[in-house]
Amino acid sequence: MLQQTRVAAVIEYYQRFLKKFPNVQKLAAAREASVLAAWSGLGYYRRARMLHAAAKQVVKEHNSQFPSTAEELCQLSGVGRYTSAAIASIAFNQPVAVVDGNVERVIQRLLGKNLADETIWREATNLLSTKRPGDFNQAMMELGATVCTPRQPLCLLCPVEQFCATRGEIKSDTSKVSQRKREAFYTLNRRHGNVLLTQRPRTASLMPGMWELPAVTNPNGAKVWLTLKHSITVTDYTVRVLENVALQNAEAKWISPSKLDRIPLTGLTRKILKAGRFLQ
DNA sequence: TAACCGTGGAA
DNA sequence: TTTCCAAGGTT
Repeated sequence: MLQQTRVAAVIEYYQRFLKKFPNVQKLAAAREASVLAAWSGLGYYRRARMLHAAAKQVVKEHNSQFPSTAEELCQLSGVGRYTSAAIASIAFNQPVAVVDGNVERVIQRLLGKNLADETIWREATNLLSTKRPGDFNQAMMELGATVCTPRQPLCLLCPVEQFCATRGEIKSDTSKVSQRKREAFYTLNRRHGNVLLTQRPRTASLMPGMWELPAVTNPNGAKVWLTLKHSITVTDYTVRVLENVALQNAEAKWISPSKLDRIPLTGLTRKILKAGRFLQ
């Protein structure tokens, strides 16, 4: 959950997820739709599918016991260089260093700029406390998150300021992809307290198989019930929600509000249904 | 290798 | 208001 996602955004999901899937066997035995529903709104849904697959791997290939070395953990789906080292060091006290966005920035500034990835990992490994690798790794990340911040780092508070080559020089920003702006229309159709939803194609690259309100291509004349802003990847949407627009050849299903929390909704759909009091 | 994948909050 | 970017991994 923490991959490219802030701790603050994760905590609530994490607690709810563990309540629903309290151990690796329960997660492995769950339906994918159920896992995605618990992930709904968190984004990067491939992580949920990968985690589900990894749970099955642990159950089948490791007798439901988590492997304890970074090398073995790295074989699990969705677990890469960072995540395997984080689990191995924090959960199993293995002497392996992590490099996340924070650590990368800290080391770049400490040693100077333009270090290759391999160099950063090597330096992180050199610095690592082999006695308390988990605490060291978390301290490095926390230093980057709270002191050695991307903009206006707090060098006066930095415990390693005297060793720093750059004293918080701004990290050279890479290519910036400007956000595109678009307008999108959806319709909120109610009948007997139910709401009409459609499923995104399973072959879609973006949020495959997730459920959302039916899109409206030709909104002329329809009354706008709600307008809101929503950003998805590189596009800033102005979303206008209409009411009871007749659908044309769209596969849609009437969903009862009581079932909504078991359906993988997109974050935007979740937002709209909350505004309409279909969801808490 | 670089593009792609969601969302929300801070600056 | 806009911009930036998070406890990255996969293809």
